[in-house]
Amino acid sequence: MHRPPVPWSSGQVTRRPSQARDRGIPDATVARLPLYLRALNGLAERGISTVSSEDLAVAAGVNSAKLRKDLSHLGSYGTRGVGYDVQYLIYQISRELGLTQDWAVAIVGVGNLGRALANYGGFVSRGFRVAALFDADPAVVGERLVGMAVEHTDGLENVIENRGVSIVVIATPAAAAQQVADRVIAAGVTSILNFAPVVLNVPDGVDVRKVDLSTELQILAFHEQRKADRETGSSMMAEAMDA
Amino acid sequence: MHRPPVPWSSGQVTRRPSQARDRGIPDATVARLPLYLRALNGLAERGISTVSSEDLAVAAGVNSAKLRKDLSHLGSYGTRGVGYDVQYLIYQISRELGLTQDWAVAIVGVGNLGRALANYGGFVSRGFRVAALFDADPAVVGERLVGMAVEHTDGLENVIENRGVSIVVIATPAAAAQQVADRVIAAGVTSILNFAPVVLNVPDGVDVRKVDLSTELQILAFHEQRKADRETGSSMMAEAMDA
DNA sequence: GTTACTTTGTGCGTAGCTTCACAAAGGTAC
DNA sequence: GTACCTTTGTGAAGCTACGCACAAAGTAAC
Repeated sequence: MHRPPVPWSSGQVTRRPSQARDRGIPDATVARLPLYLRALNGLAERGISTVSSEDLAVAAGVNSAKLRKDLSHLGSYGTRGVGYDVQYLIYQISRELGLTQDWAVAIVGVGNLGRALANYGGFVSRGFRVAALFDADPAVVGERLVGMAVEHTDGLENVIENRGVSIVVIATPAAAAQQVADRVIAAGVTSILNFAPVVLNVPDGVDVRKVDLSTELQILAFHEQRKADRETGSSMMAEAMDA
Repeated sequence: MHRPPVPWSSGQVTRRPSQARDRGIPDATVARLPLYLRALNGLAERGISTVSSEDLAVAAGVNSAKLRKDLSHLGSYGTRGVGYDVQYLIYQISRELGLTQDWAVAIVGVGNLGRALANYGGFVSRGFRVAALFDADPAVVGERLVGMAVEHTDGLENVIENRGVSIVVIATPAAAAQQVADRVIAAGVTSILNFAPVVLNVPDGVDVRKVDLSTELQILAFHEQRKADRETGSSMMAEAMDA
């Protein structure tokens, strides 16, 4: 079953509705830019220097008209009759996404998930740098991970300020997530990636994106059930027609 | 900054566009049902037996009109002047999502992320059961995790069939993901939750949802950059007006 | 039974996203 | 320079989703 990417499904951003979009680039487009960037990097690795919207769209798994409209929001970077220069487009999308500068990321909660995140290579690859690891458990504090000692959450505010952390990843148990969010926001952080299964309450001006495993599974279960229902339904109809 | 949940951001589902929706329930609604379910469970734990759309909407972080419209797609389960019965609504949403039956889930790839997923309690809580763990690395095969031995991916097809696995979680490196997807689909699986940073190519009838850490970070970086730009812009304007 | 109050369910206007289809623009060959 | 080919960028139409605002429907009090 193929469906167009659905922007608000699992990774969600909340925003004051009045403030419609960012620099005129629709949210739906922004959400797809990372996808294009990854596809372009794949092409670049294979030594391809130019790509048509059609080919890039296939690589990214989207409709080519949508791709062209998305890219047109960044500017007119294609050449008619030819396509897009891969390297140039990589640069333009990176710049638009803010990946030409380094973002210091802190991970709060070094359980199984926090460890996985810290070790995730592609995550630190370009544009992002793990600048701090925090945990509330004294047994974990001091442990070294990706060349960095886990620090106690007591020092959260200080470290965030001193190391210029601008994005915080919350990988704590659900019960601790809101408190962590409150503290990092008070320390000046305005971008949070939340893995804890809770709805975070944050003031205007703070972006929260949520990644939620059980939500994803439940959505899959819904569709799976529907497929099963449909089959049962069809066979019942077949039987009815037999009778 | 608050914005309405954006369906296609990170957790994405692809579907054949022609087949518009499932049983008349819009995708956007389906994506929010797990959210409502979690909020309702929280209320139930606190002993609350009845809730108004307004209160539930606050708990779930959505607009109350949207909540009512979402619930109206399931049926007329509220009582005017009173609200919704918490337990009854939990049951109805669970049923709609297919959580009244148990789904056997297999996790492929027992690296850091796979371990985190296997250990994630809420994940297995209701409706889902980890039925198998696979890895291609002989050093990992045989290791016990959540009371279950990691098996070699050689046995993928057999195990999936024998244990009735219907949902597969792919937590392998990017390079292996497509191959794993091909094999489990050939074995009859039609629901995949993909954590590998690649666009999976799947036939019609197969649902893929994607969770992508770097995509989420990049979207946050975009907004973070915009906030920074805006501040610079304002101060520049202030200076210009001073001059 | 009647009145007043509360809360659901939904019609409707609006906004945003997607897709089609094509004109405009650049490249190539001669 | 001209004719032809390819591919972009976008106007316009259709579709989906959101949120207001209100009628319908239930409760509660007397």
